[in-house]
Amino acid sequence: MINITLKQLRYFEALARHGHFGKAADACAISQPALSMQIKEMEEALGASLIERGPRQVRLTHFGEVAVERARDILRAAEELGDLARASRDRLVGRLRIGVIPTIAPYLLPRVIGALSEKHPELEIHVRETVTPKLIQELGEGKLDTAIVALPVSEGSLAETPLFDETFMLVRSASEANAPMPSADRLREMRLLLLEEGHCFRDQALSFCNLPSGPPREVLDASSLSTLVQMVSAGMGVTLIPEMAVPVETRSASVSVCRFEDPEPTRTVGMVWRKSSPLAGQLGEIAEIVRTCS
Amino acid sequence: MINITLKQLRYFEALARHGHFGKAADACAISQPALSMQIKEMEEALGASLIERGPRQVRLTHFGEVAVERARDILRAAEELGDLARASRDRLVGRLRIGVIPTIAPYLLPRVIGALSEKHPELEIHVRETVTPKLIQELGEGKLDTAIVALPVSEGSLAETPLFDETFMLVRSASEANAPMPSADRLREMRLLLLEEGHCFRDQALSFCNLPSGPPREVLDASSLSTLVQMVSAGMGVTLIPEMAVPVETRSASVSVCRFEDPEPTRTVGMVWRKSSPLAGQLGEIAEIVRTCS
DNA sequence: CGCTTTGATAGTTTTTACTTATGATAAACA
DNA sequence: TGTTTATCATAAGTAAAAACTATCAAAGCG
Repeated sequence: MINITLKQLRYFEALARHGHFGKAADACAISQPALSMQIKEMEEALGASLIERGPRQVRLTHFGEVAVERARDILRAAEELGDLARASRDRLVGRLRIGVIPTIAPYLLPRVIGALSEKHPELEIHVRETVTPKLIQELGEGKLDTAIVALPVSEGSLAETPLFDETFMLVRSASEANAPMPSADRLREMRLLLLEEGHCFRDQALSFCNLPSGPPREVLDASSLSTLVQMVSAGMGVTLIPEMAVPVETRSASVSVCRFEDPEPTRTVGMVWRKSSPLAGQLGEIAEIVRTCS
Repeated sequence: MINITLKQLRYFEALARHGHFGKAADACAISQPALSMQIKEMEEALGASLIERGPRQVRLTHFGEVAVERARDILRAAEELGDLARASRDRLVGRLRIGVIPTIAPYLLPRVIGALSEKHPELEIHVRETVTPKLIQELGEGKLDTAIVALPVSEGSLAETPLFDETFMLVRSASEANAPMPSADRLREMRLLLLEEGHCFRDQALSFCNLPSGPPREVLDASSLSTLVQMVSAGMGVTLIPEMAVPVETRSASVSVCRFEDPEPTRTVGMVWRKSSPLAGQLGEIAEIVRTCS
């Protein structure tokens, strides 16, 4: 293994450029003997002479000429590494892998991605949409940088910050539009359509109705809010959806949407990331961007 | 200017490869704390974190992943510089710029170049053919690595080694083939054809005849031995040529060649180079090759 | 809970790199 | 031809960097 140093390459490059030990040493802000010695050590390390020490002149050997080009390449590459580092700390650069739960993704992401890529044009955004436990796991494995989920997550290794609260709305068939608002308790007796097992939103809805979560009940479980609304529209029952989903999901369905009375059911949506993540600082900024567009 | 070291790059690369401080340190044959510290210093120098120090695991940051590739590039380039150095010292590599005087070049070079490129196939040979003073000047300016000229040169800064002695032969018209050999003194009264001013061989011939060198005499001056012989063949006079030139130059000319009586006129041909040349060692070897094929 | 693994920290020693002072040599000059 | 000047090498001492050993702290695991 060759044992030269970048410092030696720098000195050598300066020497090649100035053709003069003293001037090169000045340029490197060191004394002339220091430069002489480093050059000599470099020659020893390489086992070949770089310069021809003629009286009154410093001339590169043939190998020296080849070497100085190589040296410049290497120094340039090192500088570029520095540039890269600077770029990576000044702004978010490269890849941001963000996970989002399915009951938020379709409604929030379009705006978030727009805002993010406007602010950080060089940021390459990868989105993963799946249920909270999977997101948390992938976060832990380093496959994701951050995730947007319902809080709390309560993982010691993860940091979390709230983004916004969202209310759950009741969706029932259009014919019931003017019926009185059922209480949480009355909901239990209605045919409540829910998302399939695994979605946190299912548990949150059940919890609001004081129903135990767990094995599927006698109702049909859907895999998306969109499906749920279509099922309601077909008169199969009622359901809850987050407020944010209302504009998108009820646009083309003959359903009525109404707000619960106080206390309204809500959940807090937030962002989580590994406390140890080096992006920690910048993720706070990203959370802020998400907040402003939600 | 970025202030990292190749050592740090090596350590970092090992860390990235092993994903483990202890193992990486072993691989680098240093202690674990030493590696930890160098990595930390590298991160400080770059102003960006390279690894995410999670408990129980070492994971590269996004920047770290980019950086390790860069690091590998840089390390590879440094190794290549070492390879290059090794190649350049084990054998003659690259360019050998050799100067030869015109009265030797055509007769010696074919064999020398053949032998040289057989022994050092990667050697790129450049030949410069001109008169001694020009060769010496270009040698001093570093435009040539070595030159083959008539000794002595007596330049303090140049090393010289004899290659061989060569005898001068008399060339006269074929009709004089059986005439008695003229003495050096008699030559003065004959029509002696010579090379033009500047060729050392001209001076050597004049010196043999005890004639002053200097301004052209009433004779025609030729620019090559070949021309001289053709002039002799045309009956314009006599001339001297080096023994080595005889086979080539008299093959297709109706002239007679004869050897002088003792003391025969001779000159010593040798090789010269800058004492300070880093090729000095190898030039001795080259001189040896030239000797064996002359 | 203790035990083990793993990386960070502290204190010390060794090595490396730099500085100033001086020497040597050849070119430049008178 | 001696003297000066320019230029790089060498030497000796000092400052800085990098290494080691020992120890600590935190996290995973039985």
